[in-house]
Amino acid sequence: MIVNTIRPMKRMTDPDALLFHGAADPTRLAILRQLAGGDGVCACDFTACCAVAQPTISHHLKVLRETGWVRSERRASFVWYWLNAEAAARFRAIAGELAPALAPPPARGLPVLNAQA
Amino acid sequence: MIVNTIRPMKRMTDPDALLFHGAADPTRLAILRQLAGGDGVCACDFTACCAVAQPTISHHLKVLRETGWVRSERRASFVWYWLNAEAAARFRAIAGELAPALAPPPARGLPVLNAQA
DNA sequence: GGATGGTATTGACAATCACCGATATCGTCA
DNA sequence: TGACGATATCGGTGATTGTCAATACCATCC
Repeated sequence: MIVNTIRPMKRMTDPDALLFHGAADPTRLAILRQLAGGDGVCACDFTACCAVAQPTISHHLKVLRETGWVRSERRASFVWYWLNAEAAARFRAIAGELAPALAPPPARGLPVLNAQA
Repeated sequence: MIVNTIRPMKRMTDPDALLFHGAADPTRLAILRQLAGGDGVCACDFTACCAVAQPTISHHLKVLRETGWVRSERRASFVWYWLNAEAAARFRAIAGELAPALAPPPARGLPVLNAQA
C-alpha cells in the first residue's frame, strides 16, 4: 500500500503544478497579462485591472512571487513587479512538452496493462 | 463600486484561468504528461502513475474533461482518454503570449498612474 | 441470468483558497 | 517629528478542493 491512512498531505509537490496554480486564477492571470505587456509595472497600477480590493491584489502578488512567476523591487514608496523570465520560459517548455505533435486521432489498440478485455 | 458586499462569486470567469486550473494539480499534470506521450491511454493505466485510489483518478479525469484538457471514448469495458488538441494549442498560445521576448531588465521610470513619487 | 471487472458517482471530511476590513509597516515630504 | 500615501500582514469567513470508502453503473464472459 502506498497511501497510508493519515492522508499524507502530498499536495503541490510538483513545481510545475505549482507554476500552473499560480496562473489558475482570473485575477492573477490578468496581472500576468499586464506584466507581459511591458518592462515592469508598479503595484499601484494593478488595482485598475481587477475589481478586487487592495489587500487582495497584494495577496495575489504574493502568490505569484511564491510560485516563481514574478519578481519585485522597491523603489521609493512604490514596488515594481516584472515577469520572471525563467518562469515564462519554463511555461513555454511545458507547453511544448504537452503538445508535441498535436496528434488528433485516438488509438485503436488495447490497454497497455490489464489487457485481457 | 464594482464589488458589492455579497461576495459575488465571480471565480473562474476566465476560460484560460480554467484551463490552468485543470493542470494545477500534481496528479492531473502526471495524467496530462502520460497522455502527451502516446496516442491515447486507457483509464486503467493511470492508477500506476499516481499513488491515489481509483475514485480519485476518476475525479481528476472528470476535472480534465470539464476544463477541456482531455476527451474520452468508451471501448468495450474500457474508457480511453487522449489530449484535446485544441486545449494544448490554446496553452501554447498563452505561453507565447506571456513570454513575448523574455525581456529581463526592469524598467527605470515612474508609475503610469499616480506618478508623483 | 449471474458473476466479474472496469469506471463513475455519492457522501463525508480536512485542507486550502479567495476575499475583505482593520491594522501594521515603510518611505517620503512638510 | 508628524502626517500621508503605498504596500503588506493579520484575522476571519464562506466556498472550493483533494481524498477515500462505499456503492452504483456498464459491458463482457460463463
